[in-house]
Amino acid sequence: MPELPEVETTLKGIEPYVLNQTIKYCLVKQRQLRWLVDAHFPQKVQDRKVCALKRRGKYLVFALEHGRSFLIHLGMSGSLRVCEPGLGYRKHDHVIFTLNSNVHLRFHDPRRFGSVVWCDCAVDEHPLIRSLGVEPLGQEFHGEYLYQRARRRTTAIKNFIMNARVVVGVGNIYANEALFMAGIHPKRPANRISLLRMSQLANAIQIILKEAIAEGGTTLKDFVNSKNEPGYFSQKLRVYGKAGSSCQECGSLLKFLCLGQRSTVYCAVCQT
DNA sequence: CTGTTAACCTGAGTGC
DNA sequence: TGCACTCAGGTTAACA
Repeated sequence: MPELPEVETTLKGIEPYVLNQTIKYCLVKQRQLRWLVDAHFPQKVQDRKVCALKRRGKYLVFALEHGRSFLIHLGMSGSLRVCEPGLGYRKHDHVIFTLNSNVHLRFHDPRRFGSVVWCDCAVDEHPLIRSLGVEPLGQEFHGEYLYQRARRRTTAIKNFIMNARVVVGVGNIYANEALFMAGIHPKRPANRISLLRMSQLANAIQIILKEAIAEGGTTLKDFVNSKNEPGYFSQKLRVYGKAGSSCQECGSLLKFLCLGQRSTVYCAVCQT
């Protein structure tokens, strides 16, 4: 579920409950996530106050007192919920934080592609963070940046913009949507796109992501308390999951292909 | 260095 | 009901 807008929605949802709270207790029910959870993770976070909550790419960064921090990544199926301690655990509640305010923050992740990682160094130096590319909504992300990074890169543009070493946070749904908006064929080699079209692509990525954030993401509108209510952006999808139906611009049938093992939908007329 | 593929997991949905 | 199969929002390691 989580691409950048979903992670941002999660952050905003849990922030009021987590910020400036001390972690009273931490319970790890399942260590085997994407990375094995540090055996001493609970004692490392215990009695530490959460001073700041940030996002870097799709990682949530919990900054603690004394310059320490930990990371949570939601993977494909992860979510974070705030609830009363008395509420029964669900099957895939893997890590539970009891806060000073006596509420629970629970990390739930059926597929266990997510991660909960203690960070022993400065966050920016951490191996999972160090080599990440620019933030798509930041100042450094623009057509010129994409164009320069794409020199001598023959890989398909869709793979290129989904590469977190280039730009973070662009997952499969929004890559499909942005390429449609920019009128670029997903398989076009990255080094065969003009500066002008790269600028259109950078703009499209920013527009799509901002729109999705404003709508609370595509999935799970309310990450904090709830039920799996769809984010309203799902109603605005133009191509993702719509192979075989007609293009809203030209009416021809949207096509499907597999690119980098990910489903790809595009309009063969509008996208070249 | 670049590019591609397999792998990590569970659950929902489909067809027989 | 049950079984076999496909697919799903991510990322890295290991290869050529």
